[in-house]
Amino acid sequence: MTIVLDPFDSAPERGAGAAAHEDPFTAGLNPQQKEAVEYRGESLLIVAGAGSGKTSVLTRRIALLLANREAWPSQILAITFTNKAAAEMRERVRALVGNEAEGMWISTFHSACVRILRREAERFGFSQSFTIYDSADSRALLKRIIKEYEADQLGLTVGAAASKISKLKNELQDVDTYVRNINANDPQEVMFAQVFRRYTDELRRANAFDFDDLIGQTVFLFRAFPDVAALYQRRFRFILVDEYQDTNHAQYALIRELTRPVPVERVDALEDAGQHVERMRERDGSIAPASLTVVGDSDQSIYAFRGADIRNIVEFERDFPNSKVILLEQNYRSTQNILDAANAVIANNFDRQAKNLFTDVGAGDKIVGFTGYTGHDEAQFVADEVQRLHEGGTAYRDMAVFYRTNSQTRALEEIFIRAAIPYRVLGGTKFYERAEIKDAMAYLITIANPADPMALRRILNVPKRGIGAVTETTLQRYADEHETTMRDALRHADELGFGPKVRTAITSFAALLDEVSAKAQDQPVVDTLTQLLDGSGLLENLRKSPDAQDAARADNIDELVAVTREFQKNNPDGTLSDFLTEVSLVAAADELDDSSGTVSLMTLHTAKGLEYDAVFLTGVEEDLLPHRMSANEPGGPAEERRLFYVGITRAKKSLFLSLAMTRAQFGDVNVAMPSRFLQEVPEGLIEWKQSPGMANSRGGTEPRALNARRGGIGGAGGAGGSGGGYRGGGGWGGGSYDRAAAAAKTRPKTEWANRVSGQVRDNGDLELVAGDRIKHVDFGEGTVSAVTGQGAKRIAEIAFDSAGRKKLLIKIAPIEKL
DNA sequence: CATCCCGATCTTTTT
DNA sequence: GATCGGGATG
Repeated sequence: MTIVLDPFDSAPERGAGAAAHEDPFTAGLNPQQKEAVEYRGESLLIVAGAGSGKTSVLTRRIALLLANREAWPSQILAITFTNKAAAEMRERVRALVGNEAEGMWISTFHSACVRILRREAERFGFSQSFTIYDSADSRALLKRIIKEYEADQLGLTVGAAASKISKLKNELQDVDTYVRNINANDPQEVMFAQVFRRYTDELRRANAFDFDDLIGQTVFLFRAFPDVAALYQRRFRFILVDEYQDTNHAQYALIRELTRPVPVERVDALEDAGQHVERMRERDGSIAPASLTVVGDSDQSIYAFRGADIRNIVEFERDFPNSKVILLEQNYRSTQNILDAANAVIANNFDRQAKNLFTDVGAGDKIVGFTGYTGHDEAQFVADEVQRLHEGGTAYRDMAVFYRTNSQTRALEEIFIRAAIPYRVLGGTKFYERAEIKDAMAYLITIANPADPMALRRILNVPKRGIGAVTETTLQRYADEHETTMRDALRHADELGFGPKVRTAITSFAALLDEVSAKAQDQPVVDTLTQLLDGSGLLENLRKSPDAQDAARADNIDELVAVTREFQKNNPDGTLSDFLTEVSLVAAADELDDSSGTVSLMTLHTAKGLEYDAVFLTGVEEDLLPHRMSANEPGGPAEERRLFYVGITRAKKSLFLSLAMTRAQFGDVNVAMPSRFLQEVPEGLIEWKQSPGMANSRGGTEPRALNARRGGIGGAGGAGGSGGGYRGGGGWGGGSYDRAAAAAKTRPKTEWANRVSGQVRDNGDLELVAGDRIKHVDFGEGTVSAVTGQGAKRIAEIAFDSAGRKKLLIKIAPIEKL
């Protein structure tokens, strides 16, 4: 991650030897892809349908620029959506052109902006060791402010304030402009403005940026300091942006700033400052704008909630005149059946540019549909199919399970553990969100950025050293009165009239921080962390705690130590700030480890850009996909459909669509209806292993129609569940919906034949051998056919009398020996 | 100052 | 069903 700024003194010669290098970079490409690699001009939009080989096009385009000496590596800025995608792209370019790839900026928007801000922060009142506040930090800060102002009295919640501020920042609205335009008669608006201003001030005082600031403040920097902007405008000659459909206004503005020409007088100033510009000048003495390439697909725009503006891609041609548009429609990922389903679904979004994905690999298998009775039942189906595919030769790592909300992982995890299927959940509750890890990180942040009170407050009394709320307030007051930091206030503990116990505690805490701070710059991050852990007793306290959970927490901290050690190995010159930046900016998809042999579980959002042989799209229900919350939002349903589309198009060979009739949410069980999106998949493409109608009929309740909608039109349906002809049914009236919901709540669950519960039991050291008869809570009786594995991981393969063959983790499966 | 227990409030998606 | 805040107790 070393940043090499401008290692090259002059611009390379252009256009030399294009012919000699052409072949390896366009070999095997279709005509459109080839054109996308070779086109040269001010701006290029590549509309790349799902699976159309855009990553390949992008990497070859970069490689060709380098190989032809059209650009030095340092002149290339490529923006990807995740750090992992960035690493992958770098690797692929390296494979094509070797060490030439060194020195390119390939990173996410956020990482690129942090790099720029760390270099330039001092120009506008921040220090280069600034902290990055994640959403949780922002909310914690807002909470304090709202409490202090009693803003909740006016109905302002932390969540509302956080999202409003985020929205404003994504629109590049600064506080002053915002305040000028508010309605002074609306007390709520005035209060919000006050909170917004205070939040901004607090961030500045803490020498911190929040996520949105990283982009917004970089734009601000470029606009306020044209000489700084000129530096980067001159430097980056080729800018490439992936997933352009998910850029927000601030990101768009950033690209705009970077692709402005440098006027003559700025070029002169750059020259005076020792920058080499001579060969870059145009006839009139200016420097031409950088060449811009963006890649995107408006059908895959799924981040509107985060400010992504689909217009950025739709209006690209208007924004960047003289631009060229190239359409990539041939799909190299999925079978035609999967593509037909995807095309049919997305066609329901009006107001889009028509696009039709096609392939020449053939129809492939049908999509498999399944309706479970419960979320656990659905999970069991997924587990069974995973096991079946695995036995058929598909590696676990080539399978993925998608869902709309993170809470859906629970049922899946319970069943996967029981079935002894190796899996990994991406995103969700992340390692760095664990309390003990945040504590340890807060120690590091306090060292890196002494001005940050959030981090300091967090560790003030962790581990317990007798510094409570009262002491904290006193310290805070001292800091405010003396216009200094809380960290500095610690050093004046003896002036504040604390008791001897508290005073000693503060003094030795302050001494530890100061002592480690003094050497932190000249030692690896591991050492800094270890000194803090040892000095504070944080780790030791957890170790000697009788609570079993604390032992696990201590292990997590050990893992953090290992992470810092690994960081130092990969970045020998990495500073503490570099480490903290890296940690702040990890994305869910970055956690993917291709070498691990596990099934991947993730949200549909995280799935963007990935592909798997087999994909399970779960929870395809009304109010979940499309999500209930999206209904009121403008463009919400269309975006949910794109999400479904993204999910479908991740599948290479097998696609499974599943849903449940009831789903546990907020503690109790609710009736779930099949998603409207299911109707949009052409009938002939899905083969239902258990259709919504069948699932219903077995339970002996009323016919249940796929196109049923709450309060929808349509009379009573005719089709029973017998033949699986779910499509025959009409909709449920509003009345029958309520009746069914009530029925589902009162009816004993045992009526449902195939019900699978999430029940777990501790069987201790239950011994099983082949031939034993057992009884399972959900699957009934069966015979053990084999036992494999060791200790707590012993797995029994059981042939059930009616539920088929399954593998179960003996220790926790709800079974008993007969 | 710490700890424990109860009730309220949630959950969409994320850099 | 989990987390968080408030209030009472040690």
